[in-house]
Amino acid sequence: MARKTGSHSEITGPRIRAAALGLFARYGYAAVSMRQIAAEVGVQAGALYLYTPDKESLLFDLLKSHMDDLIAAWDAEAAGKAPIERLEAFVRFHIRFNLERPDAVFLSYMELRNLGPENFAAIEALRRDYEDRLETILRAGQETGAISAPDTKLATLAIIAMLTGVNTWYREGGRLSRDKVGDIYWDMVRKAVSA
Amino acid sequence: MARKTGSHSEITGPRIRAAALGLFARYGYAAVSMRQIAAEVGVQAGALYLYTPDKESLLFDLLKSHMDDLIAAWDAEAAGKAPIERLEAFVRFHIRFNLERPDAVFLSYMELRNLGPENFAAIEALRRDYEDRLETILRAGQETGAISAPDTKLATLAIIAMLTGVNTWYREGGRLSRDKVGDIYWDMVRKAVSA
DNA sequence: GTCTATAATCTGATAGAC
DNA sequence: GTCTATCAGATTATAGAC
Repeated sequence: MARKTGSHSEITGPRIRAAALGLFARYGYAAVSMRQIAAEVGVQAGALYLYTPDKESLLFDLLKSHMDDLIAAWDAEAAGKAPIERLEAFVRFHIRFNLERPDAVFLSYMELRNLGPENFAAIEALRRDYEDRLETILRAGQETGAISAPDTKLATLAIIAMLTGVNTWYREGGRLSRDKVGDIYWDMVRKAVSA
Repeated sequence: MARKTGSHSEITGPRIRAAALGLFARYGYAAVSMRQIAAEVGVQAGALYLYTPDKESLLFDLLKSHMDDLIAAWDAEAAGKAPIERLEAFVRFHIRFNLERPDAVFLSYMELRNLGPENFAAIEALRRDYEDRLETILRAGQETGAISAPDTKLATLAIIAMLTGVNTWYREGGRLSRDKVGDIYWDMVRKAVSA
């Protein structure tokens, strides 16, 4: 039977991160107290410090994991694709991946300012890594003549901003399925950088 | 000569709003204390409550003013334009207007969750009003055949997300002038919804 | 209109019992 | 590994002097 106290290190750690992710996304990092996180997990505040040295490290772990997952998932997806197919794959991947983890995406855009300089730089570097993957696709397409963009760096940022924007309005069970949203955005992106 | 105390209601109010805008944008609404705002203005914390009933109202005033300014400025700009010119005008206007007030734009996207339900609904209604102005342009263009979008509502949201994204990377004195950024984004938007 | 002082509460983090 | 108790300081907002 369930014990009130005991050893749960393998499940408490993930539960703390899950609770922090949800609370930070809903109320904002600064507005959420360690006591609130502890209450959601069902432990006392002091117990959190067995799993994280401080509150900022908890935020950093969430943001770092998200960026690592994002890049690894895209690299796995791109590996099987011919270069010519990669732009469409990127559009559909980015929308799908982000819609599956709205809290983490929200945090990654909103709470960077709560990181210290080194942690901030680490996340920014990962974000640039991801952006570079899209820019590489656009440059390659421009060399074959399939793509025409007046500025590949700006096109990269414009496309990512446009795709990430889906998270601000998409609601499950709404007018459009995720696949249909992918179709519509792919149509707009394809035309935006067409030759 | 300057007095240490006295009557300054006409200048203290705007200075409080300006200080709050800058601090909220830099550190986040929840992370900024009324004492910090008061210190920046040069008054004591208690004096702030002569100008705002509470902290949330201060945030709401900033967001409401921004949305009112945005809509009024666009309506004034659109008034002199033929329908066929309005999409390009909108693209250039949105980029220019947002780059002129990055703090207010940042707040409008990041701190909505700190508003109570009624205040939140009021800002959301204004945001929809603004979006509707772009969607009206797209619909009109589609009727004349100048524009082709698979879904005008999604095209509206995609364009606004793409344009607002400029604020996240644009730096004064960088590689590109504001006008040049407007040129490049207009090229992409024009093609994205081209027939 | 601004000040000082204060109420009542919350904060992140630590120490030590079990 | 989790608990309780605690430190030292912060928080929003108000009361009343000037």
